[in-house]
Amino acid sequence: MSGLDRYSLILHLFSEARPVWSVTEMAEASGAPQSTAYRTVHELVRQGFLEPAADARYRLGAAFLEFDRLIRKTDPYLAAGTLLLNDVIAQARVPCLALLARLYTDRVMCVADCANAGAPVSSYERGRPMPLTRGATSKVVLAHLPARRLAKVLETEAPLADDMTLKAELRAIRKRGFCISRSEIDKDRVGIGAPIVVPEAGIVGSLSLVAFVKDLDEATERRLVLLTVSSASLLAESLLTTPQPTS
Amino acid sequence: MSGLDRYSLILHLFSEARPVWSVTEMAEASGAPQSTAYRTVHELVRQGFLEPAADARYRLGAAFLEFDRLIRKTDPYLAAGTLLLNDVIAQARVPCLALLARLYTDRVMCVADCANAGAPVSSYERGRPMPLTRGATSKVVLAHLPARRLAKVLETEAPLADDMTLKAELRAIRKRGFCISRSEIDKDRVGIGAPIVVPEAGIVGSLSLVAFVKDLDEATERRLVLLTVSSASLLAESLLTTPQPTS
DNA sequence: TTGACAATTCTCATTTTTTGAGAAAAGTAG
DNA sequence: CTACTTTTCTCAAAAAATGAGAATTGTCAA
Repeated sequence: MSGLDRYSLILHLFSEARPVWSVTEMAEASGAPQSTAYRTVHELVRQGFLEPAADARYRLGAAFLEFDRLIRKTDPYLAAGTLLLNDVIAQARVPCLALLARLYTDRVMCVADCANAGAPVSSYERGRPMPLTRGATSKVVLAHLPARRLAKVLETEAPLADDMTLKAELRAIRKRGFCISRSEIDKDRVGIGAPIVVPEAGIVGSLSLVAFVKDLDEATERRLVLLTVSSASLLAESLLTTPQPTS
Repeated sequence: MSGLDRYSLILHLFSEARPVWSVTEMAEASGAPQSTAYRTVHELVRQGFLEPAADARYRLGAAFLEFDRLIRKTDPYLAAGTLLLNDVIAQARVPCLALLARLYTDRVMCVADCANAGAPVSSYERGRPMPLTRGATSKVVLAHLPARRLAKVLETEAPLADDMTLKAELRAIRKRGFCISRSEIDKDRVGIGAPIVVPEAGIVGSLSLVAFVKDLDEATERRLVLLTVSSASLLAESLLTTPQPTS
């Protein structure tokens, strides 16, 4: 094992199911001897990536809160997007969840979320990677990727059942300018996604709404599509005029 | 340079003032040659700690969002505390900001924040380290630290003007069970802090309110102190009864 | 206090990785 | 295609990680 991987391996042991680890457990799980594990953990603690918890165990440390805050504070996409999500759910006038997502190397990641009263409970929230090829949020992102980049992103995915179907679907989405998915991830939910593409800022992302099928008659759906699409392009434009140096 | 420090050094170049860096800039700033810098950045990108941005520059990556989410999801202190903060500001009935903080090794860090309408604008928010020896939030934490741990924490601080004064103050706070600070960090603000101490979970933290001096007559202040103290002990108790294995 | 007992750090010869200058390659814009 | 920038690659020398066990520190209960 070498370089960063050594540390990354340890950090990735921590999960929802198992958020605290003793050094002995980490040593076993990572296949390293105790003394090495102690040394590695010590370094991670010194840098704030791990933190001693009770009973000689460790949990993830404060460094992640700090870096996360830094991202929240410095990313114009996030700053503008977070404000926008509030407006969007206020104007939706049906129970729904608004998500801001973005392509990070090879995954579509949710970077902000906002819900109004009665919104569908969802596991999608800031910091969750989205399924790459399912749901409006992701598809609308894939649809607006240059061919070369798309191919690279899809490499990481398990070979697709029908690559051509997806390609055609993405072409259709690009043409229409938005994507609607029905019960594609969660049953009885509709996802409406619109692209946010700002090459100048190196950003390809999406803004999407998740609502209940039962709340959407045809007129409402049309209204929400319009809301989503116009909000997304509003955000894209505002990023163009934002004084960059930044992400 | 060795081990984690090499990576940590690069990551800590990223700041509010300068959130994107080219490899050449990182090389210069860290004193490493280009080829080394490229290698290091490559590793950080591979693990998601950095992310290519426009113009051959880099920004902080998605890994921080993911680990931050993991912490939010798995830390019972945070989970219970975040809910509680909502109740607290609702019951405050004056414009104010509620903060949940915790001692992380050698810093008091804000881990959750919640504001009601008209609340003081503050730079304190999730992910911000608090000044160690000023303000109710921090003092109330220090006051409830075992002597040995306190000494260790204060080591990192620049030598204090008057160590004895602080010690006496902390003794007084411990006796009273809460701390009020007036215009100690921001002018015309009052901070009210109450300790949250759960040795079984390895947690020493605080719950605090920040309000405007002008909004607080004597009765209101007494009410808010009571609210803060009782909410804090409620949280401490709920953590005792929570099924641990966790932080 | 004192004595278990567990957790953590230290030591050091050996093995493995990192380093860095320059060359080569890949990517981009004109 | 061409010039340019960015990025990766190469390899011998230098530096750091490794790991078994010893030494130390910390904890808790009598």
